[in-house]
Amino acid sequence: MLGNPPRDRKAERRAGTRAEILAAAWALAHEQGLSGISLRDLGARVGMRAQSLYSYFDSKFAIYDAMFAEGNALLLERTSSLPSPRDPDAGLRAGARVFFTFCVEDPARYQLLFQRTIPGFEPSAESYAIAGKVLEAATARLHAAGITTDRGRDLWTALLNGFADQQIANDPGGDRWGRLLDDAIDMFLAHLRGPGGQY
Amino acid sequence: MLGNPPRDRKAERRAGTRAEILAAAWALAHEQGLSGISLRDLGARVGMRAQSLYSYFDSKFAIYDAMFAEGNALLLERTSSLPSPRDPDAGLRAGARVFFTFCVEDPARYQLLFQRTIPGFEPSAESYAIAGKVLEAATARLHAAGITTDRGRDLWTALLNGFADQQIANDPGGDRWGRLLDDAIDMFLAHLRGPGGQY
DNA sequence: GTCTATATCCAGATAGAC
DNA sequence: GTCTATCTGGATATAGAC
Repeated sequence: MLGNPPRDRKAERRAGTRAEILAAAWALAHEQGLSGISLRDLGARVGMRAQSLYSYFDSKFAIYDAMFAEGNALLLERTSSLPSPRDPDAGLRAGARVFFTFCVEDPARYQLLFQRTIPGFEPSAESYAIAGKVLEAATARLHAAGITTDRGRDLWTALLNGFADQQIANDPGGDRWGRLLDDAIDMFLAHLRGPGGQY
Repeated sequence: MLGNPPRDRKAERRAGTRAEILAAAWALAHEQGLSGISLRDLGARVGMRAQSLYSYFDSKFAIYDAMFAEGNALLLERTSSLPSPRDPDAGLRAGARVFFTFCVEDPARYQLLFQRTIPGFEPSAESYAIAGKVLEAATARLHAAGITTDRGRDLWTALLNGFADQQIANDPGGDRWGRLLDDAIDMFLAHLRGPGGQY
């Protein structure tokens, strides 16, 4: 087949190594905490000296930034691959459950994406854009369920965030808040559709 | 007046210096972030070399621990000095507002007390006991309002925590979630007292 | 692309003189 | 109780040989 795009083996190998470095960085974050990642250790994981990592990433923050983008891309993929059910409430519930599970299954990732406690680190505009799409998707599910105000969205995010936070902080590995989530969504929906609503 | 307890001037001065060090540590936390505190800088703030701080605290973590205790003690003081109103719902609301304000007014403190992202740091049992009393007081206010189940308490803490978290992360210095708090409490109370309740 | 070597700087903590 | 001096170890990052 003439006309096949030529494969750039060099670029492929480079991308592969970058992915390998990121995977090792996640593993380190799980074991030592997010701020416990050192370039020494990270290099050792992939069989390099710390200095050689600079061939793949410009700085340590660039690695955090790639992790931030990767995490958000995964969340976006999970939420957008959800089926669109007839019942918009069911869609809302499914999205909430996906988000909650995503947060709880990896506290280090949760810290990087949502708590942002690394001094000096700010995600790049490109990475941040992915996070924006995640929020867009959530807003769309809220709209489908008839919740269109800023107040409604802010209440929703506070609720979900609070659940994830408490589960991670006070019952890691457990289900103490997870099993209350559906009930909390009932509460939320009833309130927003109830009388005297300001929504 | 015979029988006055003798003042221990040495101990007083020591306690004063400890307090001064803690105040400087808070100031540094505000400026550089919680994990940005270094003993060098901290010593410089109080006119000492870093090494001299070891006369007052056993380690850097001991300083964090004292800050943790101090923060919780302040929160406990604020919540227990609230008047006990006739209306238990009003008490609940007042407690929530105090908590929310406390969190939002000092993000570094919020991080130390509630997010616990400093690698390796665990509060001592004594410090942790103060935090326990804060939770006890909140539980008592919930009981007074007729909410006695674990589920109710867990839903309450998730809600409050989520509000504080969102306010700090997404609208620092603003009031975007603060002005929704009362409405959220309405939602919470209506749900817990509503029909088909599991509480 | 990876290495050695190095620069630069910082951290927390200890010993011992005064 | 504070100091000087020092220990030990860590960090991120750069230069240049191969």
